[in-house]
Amino acid sequence: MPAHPELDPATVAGTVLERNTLMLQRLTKAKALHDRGESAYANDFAPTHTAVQALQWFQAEPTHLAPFVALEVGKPLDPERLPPTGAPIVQTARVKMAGRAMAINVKGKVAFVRVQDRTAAQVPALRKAENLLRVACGLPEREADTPTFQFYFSRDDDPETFDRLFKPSPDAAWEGPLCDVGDIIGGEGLWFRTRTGEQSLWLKPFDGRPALRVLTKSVRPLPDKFHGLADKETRLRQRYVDLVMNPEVREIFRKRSQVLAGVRRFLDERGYIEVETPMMHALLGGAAARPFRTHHNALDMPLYLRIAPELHLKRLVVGGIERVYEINRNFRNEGLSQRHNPEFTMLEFYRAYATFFDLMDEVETLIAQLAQEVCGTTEVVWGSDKQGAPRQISLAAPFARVRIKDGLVQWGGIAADQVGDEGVLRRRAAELGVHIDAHAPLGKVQVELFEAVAERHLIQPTFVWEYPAETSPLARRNDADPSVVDRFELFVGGIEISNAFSELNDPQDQYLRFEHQLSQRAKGDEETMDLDEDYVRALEYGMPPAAGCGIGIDRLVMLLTGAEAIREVILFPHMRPEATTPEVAASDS
RNA sequence: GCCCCUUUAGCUCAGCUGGUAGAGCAGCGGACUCUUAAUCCGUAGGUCGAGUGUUCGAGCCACUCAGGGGGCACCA
Repeated sequence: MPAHPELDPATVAGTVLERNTLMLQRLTKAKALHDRGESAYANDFAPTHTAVQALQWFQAEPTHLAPFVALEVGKPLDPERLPPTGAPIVQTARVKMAGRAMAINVKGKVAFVRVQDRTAAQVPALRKAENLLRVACGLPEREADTPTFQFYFSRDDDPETFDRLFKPSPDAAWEGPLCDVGDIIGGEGLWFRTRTGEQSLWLKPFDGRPALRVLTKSVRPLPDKFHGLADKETRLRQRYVDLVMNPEVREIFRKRSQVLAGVRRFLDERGYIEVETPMMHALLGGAAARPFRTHHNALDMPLYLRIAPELHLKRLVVGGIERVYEINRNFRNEGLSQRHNPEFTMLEFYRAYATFFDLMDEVETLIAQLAQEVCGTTEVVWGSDKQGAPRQISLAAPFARVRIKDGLVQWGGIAADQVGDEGVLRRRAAELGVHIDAHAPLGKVQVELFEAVAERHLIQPTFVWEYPAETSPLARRNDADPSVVDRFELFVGGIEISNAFSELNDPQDQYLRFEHQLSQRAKGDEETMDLDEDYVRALEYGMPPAAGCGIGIDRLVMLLTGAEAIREVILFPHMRPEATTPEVAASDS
């Protein structure tokens, strides 16, 4: 066996890898395992069952609900080893289970180890389900919150392994307790239920194999098992620790995965094709936002990380992909908040021969269906009202539909015949302390005032529509009123989830609107689009009438998981770089 | 970019009006053959985010910087 590799403490001093006393102890234990010829990083153990599978087995048979003693299938009863409890004996099969040791409780010559595996997040629900059964059978309810499964290890069954892993022995260096909380362990044995009723794996040495093995030595101690990981910074910077300590966080990301799968299934079934368009753009377009800039060395040209995929997707509609979608990241160089991350995941889909009204129907169907799939209901709880009471949101279709102008009247205190009077709107904004840029055109004034007065009322899902043309350079004008465009935004819980419109496919109008953007930029607007001549050329070939929609996936996942901050639904949210030493921090400035 | 709060042992947190560092858990040693935040006894563990200043004396006061949180601005 090759020598156990060891880092020179001097090379890691002053870095995050610097060793404290606890880590040095564990590193010594890892070396002790190695010196015994057992790898501290073994990969030759294949578990046969998960915690959830184990609990399902216990639940399946009424005789497994009360304490019982295990006897291996096919083995004769050993009268010498009968349990003193008088508990019934059940024949069970050999099982191998593995996971992370989350608590070790050595009590004399028995040890209990709580193990957490990949199914941890589903374990409490299963325990609760069992409690219903127990009540029906007249048995007492059991604690259901723990996400772990228990290993039971009696010294009598394998004294050598027991002592090595759990018993101190001052004679030899680290022949003592080699197993720590945090280690990845694998155990083999029989399922049984302890005298106190806990579902457990009774560890046994089969065919000369040790009953329990340390598969991966954890040399860095986990947070306090009772208080857990409370520090928000560590939770987000070291998401791996967060996921270990908080299985419910894993559940959020399992649901996120379900949302993405559900969206794809929904669109695929309707004949949409998923595509991937460039993330690096030479021109800025598709949304109004400040970009991240980068540089291509070989071509010596500036590039932007995309702020939206819209213009590329509509080129594909021109090319005949009449139903098309993309789920991917957008990048916007803006502040961080509870609702904003610089990179976020956006679904955009485009459908030829459809209007924005058709997309309202499609979006409400999609969201209601996702809620049903992911939450099992369309009635979700998200955020809280002013009194702090949880807010009920119904995602059942159909959703409410409100015009911008109606909102100004209903919530803004504007008379119905004055919603087009810029002076009135600006005075009202000033009264409310809402800042609106002095150069903003009427349409922008209407939208800004609307958002200031109405958004907080849009708790239940609401499509807001009849947006003014000035703020929507890519949307189709309304046939009856050319001052507005056929566009909606969907608000839920007071935040914007979706933005959609009937697409502008008149190349002349599109060119003029791009030119208008350039004139706005000349006036100092920092969030204008570039004039994309190739996109206008594409429209000149003819884009079928179409409507397109964008949905913020992160925010949708927030709604469906109850998360109130976008960081909770992004595995690695953007943070400042970690300053490990004062020197590093100083050299950055 | 602005304002407020925050940073103490591996983790969670105390620390009074400025007087020289505390607890629980984890660790290490001991007892314990059905525990589940096990219990009991013993023991060890600290550059109080970094720096400067005030002071006889700073975890505590002042200033600067950094990280984190919240809010504002920005984000159609």
